[in-house]
Amino acid sequence: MTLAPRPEIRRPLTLRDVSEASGVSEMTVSRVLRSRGDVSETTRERVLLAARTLGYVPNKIAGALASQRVNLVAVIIPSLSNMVYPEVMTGISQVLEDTGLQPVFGVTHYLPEREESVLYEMLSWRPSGVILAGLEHTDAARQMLSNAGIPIVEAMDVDGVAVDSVVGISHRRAGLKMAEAILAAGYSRIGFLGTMMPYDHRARKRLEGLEEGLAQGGITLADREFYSGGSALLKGREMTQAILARSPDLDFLYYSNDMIGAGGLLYCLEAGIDVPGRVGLAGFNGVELLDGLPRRLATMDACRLEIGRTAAQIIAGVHPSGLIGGERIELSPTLELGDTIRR
Amino acid sequence: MTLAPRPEIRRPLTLRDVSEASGVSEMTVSRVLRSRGDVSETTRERVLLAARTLGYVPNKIAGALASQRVNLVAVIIPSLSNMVYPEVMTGISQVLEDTGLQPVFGVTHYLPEREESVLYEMLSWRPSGVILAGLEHTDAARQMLSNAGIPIVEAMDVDGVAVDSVVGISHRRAGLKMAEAILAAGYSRIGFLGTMMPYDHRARKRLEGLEEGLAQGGITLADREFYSGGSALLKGREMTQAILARSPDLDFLYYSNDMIGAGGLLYCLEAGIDVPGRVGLAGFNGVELLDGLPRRLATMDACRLEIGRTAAQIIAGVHPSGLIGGERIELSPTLELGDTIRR
DNA sequence: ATGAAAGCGCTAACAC
DNA sequence: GTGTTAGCGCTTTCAT
Repeated sequence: MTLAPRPEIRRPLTLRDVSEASGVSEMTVSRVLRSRGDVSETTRERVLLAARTLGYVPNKIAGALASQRVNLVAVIIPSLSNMVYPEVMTGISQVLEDTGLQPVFGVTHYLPEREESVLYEMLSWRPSGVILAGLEHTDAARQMLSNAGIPIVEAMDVDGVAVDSVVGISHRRAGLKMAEAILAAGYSRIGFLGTMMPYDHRARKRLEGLEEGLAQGGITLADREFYSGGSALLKGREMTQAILARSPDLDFLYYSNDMIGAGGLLYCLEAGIDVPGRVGLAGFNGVELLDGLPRRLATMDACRLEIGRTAAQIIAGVHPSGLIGGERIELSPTLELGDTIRR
Repeated sequence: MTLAPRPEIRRPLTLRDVSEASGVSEMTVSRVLRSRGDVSETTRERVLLAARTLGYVPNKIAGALASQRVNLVAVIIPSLSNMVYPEVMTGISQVLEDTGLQPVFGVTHYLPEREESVLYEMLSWRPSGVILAGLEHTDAARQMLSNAGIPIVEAMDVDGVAVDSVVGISHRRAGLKMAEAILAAGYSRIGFLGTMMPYDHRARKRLEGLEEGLAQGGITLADREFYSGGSALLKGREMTQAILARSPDLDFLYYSNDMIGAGGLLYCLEAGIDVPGRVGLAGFNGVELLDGLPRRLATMDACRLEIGRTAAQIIAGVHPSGLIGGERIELSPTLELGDTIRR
């Protein structure tokens, strides 16, 4: 460890500094730096030169307070390790890039109270809009959202009541659709494998949809297995081994996400289990990872990128629908049978 | 699509509203809400009640301007899809949580100009510190960093000159160490597989370290293969097939990350190639995913969580070293031979 | 323990 | 095309 001198703490530069250095009024300097209003080319160049040589960085805090405008969009997601949310974030970033708005991300770790506090923290910066995952929030959070006076988009899930706008898929219907595909392929002893997270409402709704769909075929779920923490791929292997040991007559396994599904697939292949003849498999999300697996896991695309893009369009007020609030946009996930469901 | 009425846009509440509702001066209300200074229990409760019933959310913009203090830490990372950075972010969040500081994340997509603009944007919010990845920046970015007058931590890599503090591993040394392990295991025809990204300096340094280490054993790299975009797992398969077709005599493949390494491993296993007898494999990062693979890929832990935690400690001024700036902390990645290097 | 006044650095609105 | 004035909603400082 070296003891290099810490950079000297100078007073940060202000508009006034640029104004004095360039001999132009603060107001005109401000106009140049925001490219707003008419400024002669001469003054403009003088100002920019001064700003650049001084190394001036505008103070958005003061600017935001004065203009009552903040170019920030609060984006609140459950987790970063899920692979699902980074893609939603990418969609949001893509659209906002062209609008002068900037996303700011907060993570809740699937905890409602944490969502509430992150939301509070973010609202206190007076963002131009909020995008958050799901429709389930604490009462206080819901109240903050309704009172915020800015566009709110609840993303990912449409099964429930929205505060303002909502963009997503119906996870219930996704589960139902999967049940139909499973039954159509002739499977009848179905097991479900998922996360233990009580607040993963979307996984829960998929399970409910699945059971509803199976019930329509006169079938009930034969077994289920849950996990928490650790490497999802490894957990997928372990859970699959466990559930098959416990219920050897299962002929289909529905996983709450592709990662554990991939683990299950690898396990079955190694154990010499005939997939999809003896056992069928399906996951959920349509993650890119599946492309590299020995066999294509059946899955359902969660429309992550599209959801992110649409949410951002609504916040930015550039959604093709032209509507400005209270939108409900339901996307349709496509079922990909892959190589793990009998045809 | 329904046409629900958008929530009415009211003037956001201010301290004055709480003051009037509670009959307490703005100043005292402010003190209560920040729990600063002495306030009688009676007034305190009256204020809190009023604030809660109104649903008041403080305006941090005004607060920050007045107090000249912002509890934000700018965190600038290259990518979200890399799996590496989310873990660094987690480490940062863990530590900052206890300090009243809040991370704000920006993504550069490995583009220096984008890093510069994200940095500019973030500095204009006057954060309390900056954490960014790597030591390579544009001149303008470097100047902004030195002029910012706040603690700066460059994370991930220590091979170079830092602006202020630096926390990370030596990727050059990591490559070197891997070369030694490869040679010690008796491999001699080595191939490198990596990303095409010109700005992935850490992968580049690992490659340089590898070549240096091989040179010490009198060996030069036999072949190399690069990719960009797409599913890393799939690319790993494809590249492995391609490089082995082109250079069938290769007996070791060093991958610039675990994801493509995992793809390579899956390919070799399916192709019936004896690993690690006929061909040895190694990746880099020590990602959790490897735990679920059929065989344990050799890798090197990049100390991601620890790097994040340490960086945050420096920014928060709570690092055990007690130093306040200009720190240089080099962590030592551990080599895990797994099952893909001969012993 | 509480309040009054000043001002943080910028921009809206208006003059010139 | 450019300058002046008056705040934005808080917190600092100083009185009481």
